[in-house]
Amino acid sequence: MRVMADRGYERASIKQIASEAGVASGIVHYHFGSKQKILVALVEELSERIRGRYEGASHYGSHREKLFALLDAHLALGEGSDPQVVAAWVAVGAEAVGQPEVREVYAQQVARTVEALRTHLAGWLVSEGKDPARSEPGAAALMAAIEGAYQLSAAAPGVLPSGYAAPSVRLLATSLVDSA
Amino acid sequence: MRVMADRGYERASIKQIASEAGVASGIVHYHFGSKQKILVALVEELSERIRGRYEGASHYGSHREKLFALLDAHLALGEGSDPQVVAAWVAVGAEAVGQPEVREVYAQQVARTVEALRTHLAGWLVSEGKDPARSEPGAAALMAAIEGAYQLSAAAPGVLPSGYAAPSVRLLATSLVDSA
Amino acid sequence: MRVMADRGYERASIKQIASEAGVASGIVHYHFGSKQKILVALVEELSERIRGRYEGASHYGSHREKLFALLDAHLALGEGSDPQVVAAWVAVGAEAVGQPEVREVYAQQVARTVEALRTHLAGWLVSEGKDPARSEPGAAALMAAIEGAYQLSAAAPGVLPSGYAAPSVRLLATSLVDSA
Amino acid sequence: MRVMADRGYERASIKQIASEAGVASGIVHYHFGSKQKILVALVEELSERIRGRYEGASHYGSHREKLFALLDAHLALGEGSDPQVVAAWVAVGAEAVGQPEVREVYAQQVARTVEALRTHLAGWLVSEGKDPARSEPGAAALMAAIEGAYQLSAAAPGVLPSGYAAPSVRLLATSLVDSA
DNA sequence: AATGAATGAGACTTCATTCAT
DNA sequence: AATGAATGAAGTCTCATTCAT
Repeated sequence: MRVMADRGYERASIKQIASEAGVASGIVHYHFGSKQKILVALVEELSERIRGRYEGASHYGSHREKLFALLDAHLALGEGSDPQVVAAWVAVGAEAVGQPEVREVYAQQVARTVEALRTHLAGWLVSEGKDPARSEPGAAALMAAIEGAYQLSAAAPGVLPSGYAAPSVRLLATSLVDSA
Repeated sequence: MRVMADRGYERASIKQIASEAGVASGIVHYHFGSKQKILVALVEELSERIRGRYEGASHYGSHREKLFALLDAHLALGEGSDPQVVAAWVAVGAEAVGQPEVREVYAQQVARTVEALRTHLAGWLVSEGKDPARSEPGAAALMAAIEGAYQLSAAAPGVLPSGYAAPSVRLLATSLVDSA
Repeated sequence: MRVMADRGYERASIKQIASEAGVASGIVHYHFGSKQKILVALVEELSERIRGRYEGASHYGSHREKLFALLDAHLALGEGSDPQVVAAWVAVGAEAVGQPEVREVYAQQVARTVEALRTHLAGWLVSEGKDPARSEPGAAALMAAIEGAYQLSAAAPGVLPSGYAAPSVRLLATSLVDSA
Repeated sequence: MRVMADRGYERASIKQIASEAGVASGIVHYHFGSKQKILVALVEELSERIRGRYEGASHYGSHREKLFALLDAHLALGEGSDPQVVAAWVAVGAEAVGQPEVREVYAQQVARTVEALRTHLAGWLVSEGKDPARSEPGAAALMAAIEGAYQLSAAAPGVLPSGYAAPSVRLLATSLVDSA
């Protein structure tokens, strides 16, 4: 993760990964089989971490609170956040474009997140006595905003003020519900 | 653009690019100087195209209409849209993470777009007699949603229904203004 | 033998050999010391097998019958024959070209066979009241025909009809004696 | 050819081949595409050379003389012969066992030679007023003897006296005709 | 006697870049 | 302006061998 976050997938060499891990290069192939499988393992590891952060904070509360916890799990730059996770996730997303094996696991994680967003958004709307119809396009838009925030923080740092991502996307969610 | 959209920056070889253009590989270096400069030229070309689509449709109308025109210029899957532009832009964004020269031009284009988004969002809010304070986080969120929609359409096709991007983001914009 | 027959010496990995034997890779080195020594042991094993087939069938009879038994031990595709022995022997012969240690044991087996061929051919000639002078070039030619039949059956299967080897070489031997 | 004759296919590295040719390693792939294609090109080159030697000496004469010319083209150690051609051909034959692409071109050359052997052997038999029935097994046996002579001269030098191959195989041919 | 993780050299291959023509 | 052969570094991957357990 460290090497791929720093240099991207293609420029991350097996030798660098091995040296970062303090082992010889051969053992990396011994355990992973190929460079691509390292990437797939990384997607799973990152998915796990994000899920871990979310589940650590969301077993209780209203749908609104759960939605915010989910957004924060992805975006908050506060405690527990790691810019290398973000950069690594962006590298994963870039490779998912061209590598079907990566795309599959990447898309799975995205689908899981969209579904969670939709559920909590719908629950929130209903709890406010509103029509949950927009939970679907809303969840799609929030998902895009999350991925885009990752992308921009890694590829255009400084254009958006750091720390803006979480509050901005919270604002989107709140607006979606309030204006329904 | 075609080769980089299909294969990403690193996997796009000069030879493929030359062959796609119907010339020999040597002449590519003669004109561009290095592979990286091809990428920089591509960012400029893509920025130009997006700007072209927007300007072709937005010289008149209210701030609301201009904002929608801007969003559609980026996202609409209708007439004039090109999935290869999207894939190429995603490839550019991925390289911007690790290559300062690319990051610079990429960030410029992002900054220009954010500024346009902010202007039209603020104008719309004011025209509705509302406080333009949220135009800044709102523009940031819309920018993120646009980039994220690109990313998801290229890297997780099928997870979000195709054609969702433009209406979803329009919904965000409308919500932002309505709930202000 | 199975792995080297299938893949040749260089492409046969210790791991494959171990896995075919149902053990872990380390133990192969523990017992053989090096990959080359596996090959040397294989030459000896194969020599043993051929000798075994010959000796199982040749303790009696005329020189003519003994010569035929020897040719059949090498070539007959009938009972007791094994195409993997043939392929393995061809792999051994290929490595003998470049590896002195292998060449030595390979050449020993060849020399033994040539000597047996010469003895029986000479005996046959004498028993027919003919000059044994041609037993030497004749044995050389028969030896070459045997090795060549191995080679062709492994490397150009289908070019010569299967089952041709033994009768063809018998024909050679008979011609050599008849025309003397 | 020189490198593969000396070290065999697997141990012949692209770098050695390039260095023997006085060029950098990259250009070898530029022209051949892969290591295997070098081998295929080598088979064709060797076939050409053998055919060249035969055709240079065989446009006239009786079937007997043509058969001898063909055998000499393969086996004679005299003028025009090259031990490296022999060693290279043995390396080719070894790889033909496991590589279908090589096997194909190798088998073609073998089939061509067998056919030529059969034709001349049959012609000779007929010209002597004899039954050409044995031309088929005879040609097979002569082909095997030729391949085997190559194999033995490369892998067990010294076991058969050098210079024996051609006379021995001529003796076989003569015996086949005389005893018919 | 046996395991299997670990090493590190070396293989093939790709490719940006150069340059004579 | 254009070609394409040539270079050489760097990459992924394989594998014989070693060794702690």
